[in-house]
Amino acid sequence: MVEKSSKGRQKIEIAKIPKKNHLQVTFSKRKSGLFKKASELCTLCGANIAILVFSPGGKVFSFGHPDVRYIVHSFLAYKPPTKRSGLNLIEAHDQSASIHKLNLQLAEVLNQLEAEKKRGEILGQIRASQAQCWWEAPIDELSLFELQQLKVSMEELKKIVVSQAELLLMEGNANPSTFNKVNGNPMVDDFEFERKLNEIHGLSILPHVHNFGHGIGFF
Amino acid sequence: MVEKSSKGRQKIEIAKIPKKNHLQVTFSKRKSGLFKKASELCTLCGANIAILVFSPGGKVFSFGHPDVRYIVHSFLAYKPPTKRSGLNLIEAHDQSASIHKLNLQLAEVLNQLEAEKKRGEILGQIRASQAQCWWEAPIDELSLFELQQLKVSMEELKKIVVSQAELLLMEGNANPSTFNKVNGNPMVDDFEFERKLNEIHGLSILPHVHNFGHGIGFF
DNA sequence: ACCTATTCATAAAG
DNA sequence: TCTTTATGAATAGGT
Repeated sequence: MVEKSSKGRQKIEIAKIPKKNHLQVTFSKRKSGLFKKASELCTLCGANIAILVFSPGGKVFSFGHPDVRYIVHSFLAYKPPTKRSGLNLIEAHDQSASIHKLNLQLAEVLNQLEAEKKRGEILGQIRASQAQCWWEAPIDELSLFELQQLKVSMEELKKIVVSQAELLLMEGNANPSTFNKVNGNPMVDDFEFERKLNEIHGLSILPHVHNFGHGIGFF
Repeated sequence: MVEKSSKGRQKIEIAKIPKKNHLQVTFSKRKSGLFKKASELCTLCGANIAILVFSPGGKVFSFGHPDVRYIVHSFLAYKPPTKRSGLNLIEAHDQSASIHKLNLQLAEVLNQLEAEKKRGEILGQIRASQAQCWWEAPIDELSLFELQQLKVSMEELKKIVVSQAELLLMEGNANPSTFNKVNGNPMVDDFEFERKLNEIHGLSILPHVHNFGHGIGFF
């Protein structure tokens, strides 16, 4: 009696795959499958789809039909088909007003943060003196620490946003440059492009990125 | 003899479905399948995925883990580590120091957030996320869980602000022809700006977008 | 929405 | 990574 050459597909639990090499294989296979499904959906139904994937290793993959950037920008620009008041349309072209709104919102959030800090201090006083390393701190102190970090960050960001907005308002935006031009390197992997390359070269070009633990390079 | 109750699944060609009602059914089914596949990939491999779908009828659907906006903004903020010419480097440099610091902080916070989430699961989810308007909640009732929620919300807001700062920079520097016209359709950047502000200010994300979220419900 | 026959996707092994 | 194989999963067509 001959042994089966394979056990075939086995049922798996949908939970994080522990073995790293196994995970890598599964990720690759399923990513391909996902993109294929998306591609079929586009063709069958005339839908427009973009898929953005950040791999656990921090690489970025994308699928887009007809084009990733087009879909993403359409998504960002998407307006629900409800009527819009004239006021909002007017405000859309007034960046100072927009920045002002942002400031108000930011102030509101920061006020809440202040309140939280006071409360967090009360919670933290229970064992505050023990904390030396924030990553080992108990959860309440950790949250407080991070809130403080976030407050600082957001204050810095506020300055950046405001100053940049002011600069833009003063200078206008009539200064075209090649800032976004990619020097032969795609901004991200595109499924079709990658697939074509695979057919031709049996290679896939992967973008080199910094790994921040979560693996996402922000700028 | 009894007739078969069904012909079962039939092979179909991957080409545009002519019958409109049939197309609608297929679109719905396959969209669900696609989102499920994406969800599984996220869970199995720890990937972060966003899917944006424009239906043939013009509706927008989205999937995102941990959150659509997070993925999209990360994608927009992502820059390939290609060397750019001196001009572009100089233009970007005045922001790079503070942005870099913020990136490091954000990465740390994200890592800690993951750890906390796991820890929180172990400790048990005391309450379900009922928070819809966290900033209006009385401070007295805020517990550790809400503190975490607030932190998450702050983090998300910060990310939006970061992306917005980046967009402002890009709007000032980018060649307009790169993004302002796609497939002959003009795209107005002011709309994006306004929409982002709506996200922050109104704190209701894509009010009319059908969202298949898989992550934390912000705000 | 549910059902079922069938195709498709993919886990495991080489 | 690519291929094979056996099986689990998705889904086309019908109700």
